[in-house]
Amino acid sequence: MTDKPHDRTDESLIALRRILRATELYARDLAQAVGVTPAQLRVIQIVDDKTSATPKTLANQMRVSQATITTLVDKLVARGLVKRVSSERDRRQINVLMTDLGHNVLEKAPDALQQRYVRAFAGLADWEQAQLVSSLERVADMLDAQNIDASPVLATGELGLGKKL
Amino acid sequence: MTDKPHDRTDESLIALRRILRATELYARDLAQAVGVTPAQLRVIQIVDDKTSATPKTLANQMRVSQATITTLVDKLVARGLVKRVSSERDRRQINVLMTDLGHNVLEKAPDALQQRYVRAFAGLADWEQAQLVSSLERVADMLDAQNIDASPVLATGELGLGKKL
DNA sequence: AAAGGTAATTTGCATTCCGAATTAAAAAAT
DNA sequence: ATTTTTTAATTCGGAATGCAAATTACCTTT
Repeated sequence: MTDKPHDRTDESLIALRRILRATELYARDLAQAVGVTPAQLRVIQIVDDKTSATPKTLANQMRVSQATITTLVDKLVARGLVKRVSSERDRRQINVLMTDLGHNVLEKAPDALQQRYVRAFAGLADWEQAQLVSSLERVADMLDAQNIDASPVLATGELGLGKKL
Repeated sequence: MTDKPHDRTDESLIALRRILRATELYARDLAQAVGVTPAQLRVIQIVDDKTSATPKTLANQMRVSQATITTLVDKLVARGLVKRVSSERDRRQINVLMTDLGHNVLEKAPDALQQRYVRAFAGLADWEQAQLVSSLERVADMLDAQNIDASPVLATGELGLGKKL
């Protein structure tokens, strides 16, 4: 630590990786608490957030293939957490909806990140919060910048196009 | 969006998730470029970083079981990227080392996060860098805080204890 | 020397993921 | 109107990740 200057770039990367790892671990714990796998949890979080989603949409948001979504939804259906309803307008489409059971399960286990993070964040002074947000957004912009094509959907939602460059 | 204040907590969470997602995608692309899977890439990154690592250490760092490490190392050995050398001091232990081929492969594809991030970071003003580091570290601390047991090793290394709470 | 602990592996199994082929339905083209 | 093309979802086969439990080999304690 004294021989190597350990510059700011390194420090920021280390912090970033700490964030990534912590988040990953939380996601795992949470999924386990809910009784589903992390991938399955992502599915029901998205479905719940949008009240309904097609496999196509889910595949885009999660950046996995439709085939993968099919198997994930299969499992969730088997567990009674979601149900499939075919669309009226376009009978090729299937809408995935939460069941009552699914809702209950999700409500008991709110978003891991939120849960832990929110409390700490709320305890910060106003100017600290502002600084944090601006820094995080700057980092996010920096990372996004170079792969516009791969930034279609995130967190809270909003479906992108998945355009190839 | 107007009815809900969309407070700073939300904004920071969204930015965080953007960071997480971007990173995940980079890791995937990078691994593919190197010709290994993401999990395999993590292994050789750690091994390369420390010049040698036991399966036990790897399991702790990656937070997976030793059994999983065994299969990952098997694949990497099969591809000629790493080799196993049993320890002299304790013959139960095995040291995983990079091969020359492994080094070459890794050198051609430096860390994804670095690659993209470093350039942008370097372009920031000094005070911006400082602020960013401090903000990131604060976030990391906030996330780590509540699960001390699960923050043994991160990014650049340093092995923790994995103590159960 | 016996008992207990530790490091790595093997075995068997579930999950996630994909590409390619398939089925069904809608849209476009002729 | 009918053929062709595209799109949505699924099925199939296969690879990778991951674990728990059992196993083997080797320390460490007693």
